Amino acid sequence: MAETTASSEGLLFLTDEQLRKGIEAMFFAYRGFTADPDRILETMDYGRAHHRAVHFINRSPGLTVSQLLAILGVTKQSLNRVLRSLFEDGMVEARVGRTDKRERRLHLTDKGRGLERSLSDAQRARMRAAYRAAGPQAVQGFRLVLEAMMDPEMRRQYQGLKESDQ
Amino acid sequence: MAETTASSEGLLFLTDEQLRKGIEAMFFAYRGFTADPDRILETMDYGRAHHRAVHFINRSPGLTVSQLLAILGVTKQSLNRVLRSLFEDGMVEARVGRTDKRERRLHLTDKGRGLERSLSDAQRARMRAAYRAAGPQAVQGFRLVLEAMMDPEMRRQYQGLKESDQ
DNA sequence: CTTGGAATGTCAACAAGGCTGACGTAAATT
DNA sequence: AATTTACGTCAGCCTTGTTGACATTCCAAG
Repeated sequence: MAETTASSEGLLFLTDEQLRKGIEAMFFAYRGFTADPDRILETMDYGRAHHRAVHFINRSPGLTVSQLLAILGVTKQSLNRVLRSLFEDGMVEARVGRTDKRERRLHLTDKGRGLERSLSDAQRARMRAAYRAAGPQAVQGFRLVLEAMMDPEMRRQYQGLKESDQ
Repeated sequence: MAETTASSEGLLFLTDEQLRKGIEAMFFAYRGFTADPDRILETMDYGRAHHRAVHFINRSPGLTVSQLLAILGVTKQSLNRVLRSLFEDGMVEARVGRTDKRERRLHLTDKGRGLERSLSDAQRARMRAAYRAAGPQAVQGFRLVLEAMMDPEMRRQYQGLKESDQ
């Protein structure tokens, strides 16, 4: 199972056609990936940007605005618009940093956790179905390829999250 | 290697934490996935929407506007804005359908093929590096999970392309 | 203690790229 | 002849991204 003749079949997975299929798979799969939460979001007045913010605040409670900025890779003006509406709706609250009072530590409220849960339930359901259909071996490969595809900075963010929250 | 005790470890890859990591991997990887072509596109006056159009026209030369519409999943008004600029810049040309003269069959010009190549070279380079780093076994898993994640309609599009062009 | 810089918010203006709705035209179909 | 299909287009709206400029608060270093 692990033994493929490296000489004959070894590089066939690197043909342009194989790569192209991978590119298209990413494109179509990402559409599915966002479809379920998108449907929920549009019933409220929210978009994907809100989802991302809520996701990462839930993931790392107490993170600062600039940390979130770095994760999301957008400008502060853009993020601020999103955060403002989340504050107004009572989804997120900002607590002044204890040591550094300039910082605003972001936390979900109960209501915000409710939103996060409904969004991530929907997204996880699809992910779970896909994982189950593909099997554990495939899932490992999936993660490996995705990690290799990230920019180094993003990979650090990704792996940082891995450690911080378990 | 293929033998895991299905009772004890068999479902550990379906925990919420594992699913969450998969979700974040998709998010961060997609950023990397689009980063290289995005850099090229912004030097011209193009965006991702142009890239997608050019990609699929190259992939299936002679496809009609409505076929492209179905693949991209956007409105005709939105696609038209993009196509118009590609026509004006001489990247894409539309040929009236032979059997059905209402159809406009889309083709890349030489110039358009040049653009497509530069974009897909950049994107494939990253994909190739990721594939190589992860190995053929992982690539197979990657593709399996992504396919399972697609909406059924999208999967049909994806697999339709698979056959049409080899 | 002052000063520079970091963390944050905010206002204004703009662009890409989605969307809906409405309307027009030519060609195919019934 | 009437209807449907494929496509284009005008107008207007929204989200989410961008730049630039400016204010505040506070930490840290000289």
